[in-house]
Amino acid sequence: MTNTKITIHTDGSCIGNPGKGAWVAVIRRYQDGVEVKKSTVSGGARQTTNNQMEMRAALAGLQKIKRDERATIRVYSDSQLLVKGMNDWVPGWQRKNWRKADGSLVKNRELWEALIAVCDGLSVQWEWVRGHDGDLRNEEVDGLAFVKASQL
Amino acid sequence: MTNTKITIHTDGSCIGNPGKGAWVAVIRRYQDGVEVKKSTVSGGARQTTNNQMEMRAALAGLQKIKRDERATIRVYSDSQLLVKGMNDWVPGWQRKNWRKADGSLVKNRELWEALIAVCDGLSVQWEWVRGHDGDLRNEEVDGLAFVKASQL
RNA sequence: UGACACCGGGUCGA
DNA sequence: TCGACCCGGTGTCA
Repeated sequence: MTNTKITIHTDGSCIGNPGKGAWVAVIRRYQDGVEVKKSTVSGGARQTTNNQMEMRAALAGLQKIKRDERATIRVYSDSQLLVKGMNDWVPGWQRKNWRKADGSLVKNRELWEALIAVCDGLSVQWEWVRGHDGDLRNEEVDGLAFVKASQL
Repeated sequence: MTNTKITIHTDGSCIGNPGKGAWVAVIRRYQDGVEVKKSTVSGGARQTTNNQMEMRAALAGLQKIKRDERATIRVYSDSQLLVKGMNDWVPGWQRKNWRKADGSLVKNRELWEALIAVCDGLSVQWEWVRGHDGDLRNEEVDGLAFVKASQL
């Protein structure tokens, strides 16, 4: 009986905001505590926002997971918007037809709905990590995303 | 009829930041294009910041000007904080009760207010010069300030 | 009002 | 290469 865990470290970068942006997700698979696989996905857009890139990073990372994956998947992001959105706010938004307290519409609804959909059937936990605070996995994706955005 | 101009070259230095720091201002008076007087003021503090020293340099330089001086006074600094602060940002800060766009308070408010006060009644123009870029007057005060800070 | 993130500019240093 | 002191902005939410 092996114990499998999956981690996805994500980050987005956006030069200009709005401007040219990139996202990166690094997926790691651990078996009984040892890393047995690591893969990276990335992408970008000419005209986007920092928050869209943060969300796309997580979306793309989760899309790489097989649909019948049973292991727990931990997604790490420094975006409180993303983590609190998925952990705390989504139910309220769905209940109120994607309207915020002030009556205006939640932004990037398509991305939120795609994230909800891609989690279906998986065991996903969302974890916030403070940016630029010494977390090496976060620094890695942060650096990769910035370089990628610069090169667009 | 003589044409009088005054220039003040200022710089601050801070070893450690925060740490021990010094400031220097060199005041020159020109009559019909020829330098007729040059004076230097300086000072320091045991525990301060680079920006406080940049501001104190300008403050001390302007305090040496007689209150009824009619000539135009040009203050040269390599600190964009100081020059843009005085040229562009002060009106907005006063309007918003010394709060920045993000809601937090502007730092070193006492020094900003002292600078505003010392300019009252004088004709002061603030000029930014890029640091370490060959401007001899700037290099002079830069060197003096560093030596002075070292000796504190 | 608060929080997080994404950028830009300048200076001071180690 | 690294960090600290300072400012400007936008993207987003409670």
